[in-house]
Amino acid sequence: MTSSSPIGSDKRRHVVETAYALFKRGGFHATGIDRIIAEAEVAKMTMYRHFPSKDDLIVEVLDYRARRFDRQLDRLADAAATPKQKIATIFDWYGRWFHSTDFHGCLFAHALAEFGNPEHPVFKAVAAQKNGLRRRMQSILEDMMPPDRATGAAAALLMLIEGATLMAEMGQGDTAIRDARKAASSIIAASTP
Amino acid sequence: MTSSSPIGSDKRRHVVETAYALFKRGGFHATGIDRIIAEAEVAKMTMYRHFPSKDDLIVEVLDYRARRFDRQLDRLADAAATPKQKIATIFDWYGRWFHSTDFHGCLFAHALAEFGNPEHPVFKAVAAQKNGLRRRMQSILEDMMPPDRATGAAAALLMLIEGATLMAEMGQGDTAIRDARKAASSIIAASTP
DNA sequence: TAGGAAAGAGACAGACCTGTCTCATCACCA
DNA sequence: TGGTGATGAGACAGGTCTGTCTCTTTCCTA
Repeated sequence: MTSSSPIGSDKRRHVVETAYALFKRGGFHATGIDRIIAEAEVAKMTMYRHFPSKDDLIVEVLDYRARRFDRQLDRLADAAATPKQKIATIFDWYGRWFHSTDFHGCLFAHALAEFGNPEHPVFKAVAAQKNGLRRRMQSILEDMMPPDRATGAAAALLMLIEGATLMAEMGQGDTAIRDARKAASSIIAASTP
Repeated sequence: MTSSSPIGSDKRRHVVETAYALFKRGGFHATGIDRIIAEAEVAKMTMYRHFPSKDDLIVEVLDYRARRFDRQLDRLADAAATPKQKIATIFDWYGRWFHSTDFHGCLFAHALAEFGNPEHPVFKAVAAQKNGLRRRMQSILEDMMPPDRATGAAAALLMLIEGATLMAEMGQGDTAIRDARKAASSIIAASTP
């Protein structure tokens, strides 16, 4: 079996992580397979044995990133007491992310830009991640406001976050996260009975 | 001279418009020069005489799009009476855009995804467009609220709009523009004395 | 009507792309 | 110790990419 071999799994994971770093910096189409295997110090056939095509690798990279993101937000939410604090930890996460070295914007948004066809697996992976984040915020907001209001508020918060990420990509992350936080407060206040 | 010849100008504009349509659908790296000149029914040398490189063409396409966008918003703003109505016309424009056939998301956001280097001319063209829209909204908001509040509110509105555009790209344009509008009202209400 | 600029047509170079194939090597396990 | 599966290394095919070059044709204008 493939997944039972620890060496095989390590290689696979290493390729995914290397590809992630390269896609993040250079984009998907502009980053070639040759570049990825050179950086990962892996033979081309090793890569193609794990991933039948470049598109499969891209989807795997996105899934890998989405899982890591969810795990981090889960942990932050567990440490927060109130719904308001849980929402705040999400904005905290983004604020820290914007400051991190090697921040290059949202990989999912970039993937959407390069793979706009709704039938493409990459497109579906992006939609899944964004809807997941929206659902996460919606379920938190439902503890603070009526469900029908939570739906709209969660959508608004997601839009703010996505917009803030775009601003951060242009070097305006500090003011963006601050203004987004303030706006989120106004939106939540307006929906809280 | 180049610009004095009506035919020369027409060809140039035709290439830009064709490239715009193709970049919008297929992305920048994935759309080749050969494809553009075939679609525009123009000789390769004609294109390269007008645009020294593909990057130059991309910048020209972005500028062309930005100018058209500004012209349309100018006209809508002129027809609106109050600041609140002027802001509403911007959301109106986006709502209509989301419904338009051949909507493929924001070309500038896509360009940012593919050209993340801040020194690159494409990056600068994107930043110019986004800052232009932010300034436009800020100057409108300054007629409704103190200047320091208008700055943050304009940034928040821009983020909502960018986020809504992303959602529209994933087929959720209707609810996105509705929720964004509601959120914008809350933000403005919270900043209005 | 003659001169000159713009455009068409297509070959071409050189690089890069994805994906396939072969053969040698290594590690582990029965 | 022999077998088995994962990997390494790199050639290779077939296509596409950007950008250059040459030669011909068209069209406008002085």
